[in-house]
Amino acid sequence: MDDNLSLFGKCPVTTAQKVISGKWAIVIFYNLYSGTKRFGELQKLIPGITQAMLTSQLRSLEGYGLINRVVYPEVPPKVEYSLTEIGNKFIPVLKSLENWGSEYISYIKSEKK
Amino acid sequence: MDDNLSLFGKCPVTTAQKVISGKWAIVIFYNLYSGTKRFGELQKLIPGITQAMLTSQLRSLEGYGLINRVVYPEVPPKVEYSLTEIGNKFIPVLKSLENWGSEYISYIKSEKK
DNA sequence: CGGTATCCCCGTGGATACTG
DNA sequence: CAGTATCCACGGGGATACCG
Repeated sequence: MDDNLSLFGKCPVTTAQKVISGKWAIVIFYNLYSGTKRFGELQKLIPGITQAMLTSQLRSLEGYGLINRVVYPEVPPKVEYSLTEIGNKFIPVLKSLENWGSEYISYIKSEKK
Repeated sequence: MDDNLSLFGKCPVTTAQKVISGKWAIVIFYNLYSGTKRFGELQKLIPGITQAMLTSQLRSLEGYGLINRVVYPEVPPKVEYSLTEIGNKFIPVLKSLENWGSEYISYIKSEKK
């Protein structure tokens, strides 16, 4: 959150790695890819995450400029999250990761036979 | 190292994330991409890493089946590391990470102006 | 509903010293 | 040269409880 500045001048790959290094960052991305979601929706979509963790991870991604957080001044409160433009550009990376992951899993299975 | 098994049946993206989650895994990949390297060479190429860390990260990647470790029975010892086939297939992911990282860095710079 | 505020565990990463 | 063997600090991650 305060190391946004320390990212500058660093290797692009290292920068990218930092962003996705959070345990839940990628899962959040995946769920936000299909469209805008409310806090409660995300929590239901991501089993095992606590409120505190979801909040902090969302704040972190927001700090990186990857997601939008929109608060509707209503009672009860309503907050919506969505990917920013640069956030959307991360999707190809996710696809790439997914492709390799699939290849790797089938490779491992064939190895241990 | 012993969670190779726990990877099976998991989401491909999660699997991929685990592999690159080590602090030095990606750097090692980068340096091995350009060809086979000896232990000492890697250590020189990766400033800031200790012998102990380099050893354990290499062992981890070897355990995942991503790199080859070849020991030459000589005195003094000589050990060479290289990417395996499935290891080489990871390169596109690295490229993808790099592309996005570059986009992100220039985006941030234009933002904070 | 969508958060803070605390407290704490434990695993990753690292410093250092020794060895075949 | 290429490792082990110890020991330890730190912070990410999580459980729980309370709030506007």
